[in-house]
Amino acid sequence: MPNKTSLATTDAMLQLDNQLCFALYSTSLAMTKVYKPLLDDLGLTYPQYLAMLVLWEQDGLMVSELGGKLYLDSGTLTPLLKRLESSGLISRIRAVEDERRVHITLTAAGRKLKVKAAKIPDCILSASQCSIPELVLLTQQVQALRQRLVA
Amino acid sequence: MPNKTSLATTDAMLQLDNQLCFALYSTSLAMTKVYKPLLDDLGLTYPQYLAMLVLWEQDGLMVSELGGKLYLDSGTLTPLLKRLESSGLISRIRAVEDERRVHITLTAAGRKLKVKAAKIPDCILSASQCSIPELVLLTQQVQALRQRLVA
DNA sequence: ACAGAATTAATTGCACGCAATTTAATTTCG
DNA sequence: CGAAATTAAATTGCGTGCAATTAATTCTGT
Repeated sequence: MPNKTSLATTDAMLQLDNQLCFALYSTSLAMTKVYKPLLDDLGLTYPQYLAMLVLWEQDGLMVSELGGKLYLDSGTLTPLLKRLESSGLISRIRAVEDERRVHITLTAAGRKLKVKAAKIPDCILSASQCSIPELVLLTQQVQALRQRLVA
Repeated sequence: MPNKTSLATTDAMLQLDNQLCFALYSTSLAMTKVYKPLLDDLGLTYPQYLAMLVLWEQDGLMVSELGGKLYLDSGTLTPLLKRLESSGLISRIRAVEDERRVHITLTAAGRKLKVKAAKIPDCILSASQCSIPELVLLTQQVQALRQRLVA
């Protein structure tokens, strides 16, 4: 039978507020809610915005390359990209040299949307009430954790 | 017309890898994937596990109290709690003194599951490859960010 | 050349999240 | 007291995430 100490330890380990996983989960959802009104103006959801961010950096990626950068698979991306296509922001073009592949290309409207999106990071920065160095450090720490988790 | 510097700044601001939001989002999803095999053993999804964590700390909460702790609303919780109920882990009991309220109470099976769940935090700790003080600090920083975002 | 393995996207099914609305019960206030 | 406002949970509809499967194409080894 466990003694008082191990019971207390178990409880402490299970305490919701102590758990990094819940902190990440709830903060990520809170972040999405901060983005919501800004992205509504662009007609994008948050995952769609992430896909556009990647494409604004590097156009013409395959679905699997996009998925590699976003840590998402085709089951998530295919319907998401179809919605971006029907919004007129991207084209999905099957490669002639390898017809298994689908390349995602920005339309003129998709490229133009980057101008409107350029205002967003500042809004998020001010909502987060953090200094830039603080944000950079926290981002690096969270990214480092991610790398250890996917390994 | 923007000069070279402002263009570079805009690009840097939009760079996916620089964005804390994406770091939180992708790391939270990565964390959920680490939990997956552990939670499969308990027959729980990750959000269901979070709800059980709260109830193991404090039984008999109303739906809205549970939602306050998890930052989730009844639109998410009602179907989730119905699944926990049909799994036999909780009971949903409408309060007699105020029939708008539904109190969530653990069943014997629900309380018993805490014993199996007690192994999980250690598994997550080792998967995260972090020292305890490092985890505690990171958790506090992320929680602090969440508080600023929901304010 | 060609059968089998591997790769890429798409599809299917389930469980979230959440905005918006609805339903039902309680409280407030004139 | 009783109508209006408020509150709590449920419902509806849409867009993810993701495991598992399928379909189509390409590669590989003999």
